Amino acid sequence: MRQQHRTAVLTEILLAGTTTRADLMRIVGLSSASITNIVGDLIAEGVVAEVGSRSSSGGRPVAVLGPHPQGAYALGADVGERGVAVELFDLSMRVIDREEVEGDHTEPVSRIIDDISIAVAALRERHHDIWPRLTGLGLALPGPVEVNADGSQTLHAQSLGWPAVPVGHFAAMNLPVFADNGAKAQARAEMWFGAARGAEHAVVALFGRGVGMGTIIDGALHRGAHSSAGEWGHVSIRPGGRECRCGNLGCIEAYAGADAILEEWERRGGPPQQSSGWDSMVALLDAAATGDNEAAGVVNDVVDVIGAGLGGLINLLNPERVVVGGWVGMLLMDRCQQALRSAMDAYSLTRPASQATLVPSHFRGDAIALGAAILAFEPLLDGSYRSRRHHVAG
Amino acid sequence: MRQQHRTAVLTEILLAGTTTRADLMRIVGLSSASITNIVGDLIAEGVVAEVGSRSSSGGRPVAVLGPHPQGAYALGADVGERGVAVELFDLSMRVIDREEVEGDHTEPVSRIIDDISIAVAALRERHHDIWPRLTGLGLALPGPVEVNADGSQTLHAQSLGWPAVPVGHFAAMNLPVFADNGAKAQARAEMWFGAARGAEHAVVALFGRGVGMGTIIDGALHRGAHSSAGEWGHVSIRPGGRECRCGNLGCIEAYAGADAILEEWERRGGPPQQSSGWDSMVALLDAAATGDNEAAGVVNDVVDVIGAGLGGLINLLNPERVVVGGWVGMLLMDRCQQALRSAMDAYSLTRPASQATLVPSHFRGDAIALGAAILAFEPLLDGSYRSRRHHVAG
DNA sequence: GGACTTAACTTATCACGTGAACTAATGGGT
DNA sequence: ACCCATTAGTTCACGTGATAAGTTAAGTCC
Repeated sequence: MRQQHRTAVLTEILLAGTTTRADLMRIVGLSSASITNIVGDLIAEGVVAEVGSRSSSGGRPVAVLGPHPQGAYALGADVGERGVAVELFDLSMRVIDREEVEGDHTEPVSRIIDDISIAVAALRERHHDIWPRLTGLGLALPGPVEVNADGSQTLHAQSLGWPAVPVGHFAAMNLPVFADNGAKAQARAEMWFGAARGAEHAVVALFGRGVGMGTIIDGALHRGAHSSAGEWGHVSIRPGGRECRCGNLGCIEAYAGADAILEEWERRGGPPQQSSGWDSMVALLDAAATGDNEAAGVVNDVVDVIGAGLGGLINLLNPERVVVGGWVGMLLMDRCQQALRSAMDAYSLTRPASQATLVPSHFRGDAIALGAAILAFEPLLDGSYRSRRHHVAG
Repeated sequence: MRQQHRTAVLTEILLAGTTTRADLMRIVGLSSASITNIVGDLIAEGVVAEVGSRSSSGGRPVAVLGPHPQGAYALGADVGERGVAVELFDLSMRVIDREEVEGDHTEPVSRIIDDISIAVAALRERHHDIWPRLTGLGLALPGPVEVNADGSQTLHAQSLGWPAVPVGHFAAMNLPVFADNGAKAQARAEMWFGAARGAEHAVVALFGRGVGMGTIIDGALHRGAHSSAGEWGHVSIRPGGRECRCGNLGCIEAYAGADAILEEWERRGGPPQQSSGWDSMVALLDAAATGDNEAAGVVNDVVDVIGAGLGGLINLLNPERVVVGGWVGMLLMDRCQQALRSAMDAYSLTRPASQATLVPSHFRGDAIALGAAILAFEPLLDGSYRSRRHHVAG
């Protein structure tokens, strides 16, 4: 019972960055006495600290509370199709250090697992002093992560041609491992510290090489029965249309994925792809903006598909916010936000459309590793990490 | 705090129909002592009763608990496009009486409000003895019911050409009024007593003249930011396709709504529509089954559209169950369940598809009035009805 | 510097869930 | 027929934890 309130208080402190006891009282809905007790516990545990004070128009100054940055650490790993990036975060969610291993998704999974181990080992070498305070390793994986009946997790990245991999195999250095889909990881980051902050109902749509989504429903990330909800990229938007790497026809990803967009441009007479997808995409958008009819046609089609997809989500889910991210998504929001908004509105009912705001991701690059780290911090919230430590110690 | 447990216990008793204290202990997760206390309270309130006993292999017999049918009553109103049906339910969810008023959705809203009042008045006339134990009137309305900032509700049935109507205007006879969309009402009925029972994640898709949906997420009906989530009928499935009564092109309803299906058959050379849509639809399915190429083509197209729609929902939501209802839906599940299943699988990823079962609605007719009545019973669960009564009495 | 304000802590109390002991109700063995 | 084993359900003393009210802390303002 106390657990619930502890979780609520600590969540609010981490979420807000800085708070006061009075604010917690108001937001969590407990009496000042209880807040005092719970905050006292959290300070004793070392995860919360008084980080300053503000005068209060004639009275005792307010003690400002915040997470104690050195109270706990977590690793967040962005396991992408192009390599592994592992970042070390402190409890204030700042990146302390970072280790990258270039790779390729055509490699066997065992190689990727090795890459993670190498990166984690390098970080441990440099930060052995804080290692005992690590809550775990969060993994953002490039495919649906299912929860099995026994509570274990399995990665099913079929579209990459990988076999089903038990997440336990990623376990590195005896750290507790927590895994989730990359899109859900970024959605979690947006929900805690990004553009979806404070929204009870939001959609986080990500456009990169692949197309993914995270849905926030009643303030929590939606998982579905076997936690593979959110495979939006493979929802059919043009039945019988282009073939997708998932094998079906007409998926959103087959129209709004980076490769699909650039291939379509080439097919319509655009230049051959440049060294990086980013450069090509910028070239496409520049060409469209400067009156190139072919380029404009490609971009319009993409905007139309994305508008139809997002419009459908608005009708289905009635979100108050739609966050668009991923590197392609960010470029589109930079250059064509108005067109996207119009397309989205055209494909949805007036009222739910008017209730949703369309915003870009809050993070310049992506926030996948951050989202993975948040996942690894979550055991801290309900005290299960602390009690496990006690158990081990006793 | 007690409220939560009271709610859990009473919900389980109503849901199960009959239970025992031992079962409640197991399911709700409280000690036998607490179950005794809470059940004692509920019996004292008159909403729960010991309805029998079972011998227990050499020991004191188990007392079987169930809802006390006469403990409370509620009205459920199905406000459809063709009239109003108000049903009176007791706490065991049996229909005690029923009153219908034929109508037409081209009538002004005020007329419909009058029809509800007339039906409710007729029922009160016949059941004045139980009137004081009515928890309220649940309204299932033919359009999205939004919750306003002040907690009041407004009906926005734009597609019927109705203006926005405050739900308060439907208030009849000084009864507390609770409103929801018709599709959500039926979804609620399926969730409590129908085909979605026990499912934590389910989709209830309804096909009649219109196409609607209710989504069950984490065991609760999903509402969205302004509670107009679930407008699945107006999700675009064929961008740029047929015009829908909502004004957009290519909506699911424009392909899978009863009128759309029958018009398409006529367009392709089918016979002119018969007296009732039901008869025409049966004729269409019969013709398709007996080798009529035009009819089979129409049916195949409908199955394809519905499969694409449901497949998308499976990818997005990862439900464990998909319930298909509504009169058209029931006919299709009778005649073409296999085809529907195949279409759905074709339009979704293998894993989430294999995790979802496809089942018809549990109710022969529709269960909209039942769902509306459940809505009106809900204040009983958290004790807010009881405390209101006390307040009024004191 | 005393009156006043506001924050945060302490204390007495109360609500509620729990385990353990106890009562209730029945079947079966002798 | 009687009593004990068995299972169901209740009562009770206790512990946890939230709370309101009262207290102490740390300032501002006149």
